[in-house]
Amino acid sequence: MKIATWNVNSLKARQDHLLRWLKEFTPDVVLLQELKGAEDSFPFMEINAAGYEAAVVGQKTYNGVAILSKTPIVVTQRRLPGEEEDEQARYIEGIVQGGSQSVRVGCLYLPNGNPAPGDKYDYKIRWMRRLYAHARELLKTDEAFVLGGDYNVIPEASDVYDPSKWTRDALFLPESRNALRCIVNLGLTDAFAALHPGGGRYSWWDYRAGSWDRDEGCRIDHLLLSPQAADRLTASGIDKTPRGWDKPSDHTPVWCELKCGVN
DNA sequence: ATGGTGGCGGTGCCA
Repeated sequence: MKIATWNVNSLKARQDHLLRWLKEFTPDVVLLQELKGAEDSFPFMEINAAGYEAAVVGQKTYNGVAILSKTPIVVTQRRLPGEEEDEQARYIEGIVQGGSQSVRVGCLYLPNGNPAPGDKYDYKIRWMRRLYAHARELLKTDEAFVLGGDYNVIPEASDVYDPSKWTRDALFLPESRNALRCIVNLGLTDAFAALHPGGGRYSWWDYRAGSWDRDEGCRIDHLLLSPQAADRLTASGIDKTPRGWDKPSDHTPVWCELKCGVN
């Protein structure tokens, strides 16, 4: 099964791109971020007509996440546990059927955190600690799961075109990178990095200053696999195609393929 | 160059 993550930067503005990409790439499961709309504005009819179920946590103007799946979705979380007063729509989790097995997928939109230092950066770090705690709970189940989304963290210097320009940015500060490393070190596998060492491959390019044309981006969208999911990993990649379309999102899809059979 | 672009919503905020 092909599982992808894509920050669409407004689903209303990107609906045509999404439907075109679903048709051309034929993913089984898609994790969407930055819908920028409430749940009642979600295009359920069009998504269903394209062959996908949808589970949505929406929010007016900001954030918003969704899981699309060709097979039914059993929603297990609509918020990231650990901070009840956090109303931002940044996490949804569910179980989908993949061949003979089921896979749990968590779709996350991790806070950007800029400017740092400040309240927004503190919120980002708290959110990452909550994600760490939740991942640790999920690992106790010994099941196949994927935590995917816009992590808003550049893991390594090789994952950004010019690290010296990012030293004070919340996406590249040591505390952010260390918090991501702690999550990975619980025993998760970065599906893209595991099969494509060396860096220099990006999932986001700034709209400004011709970043896309110069291929000056960074890799901030990740699919982290539990050991049981990593055992089934056969391929992964970054599909740059929709970033080249007219009026694109600033992000492009990152995907992985898990074989359906047993180990 | 203390800039630049895009989405939302109708002004600045957020990324």
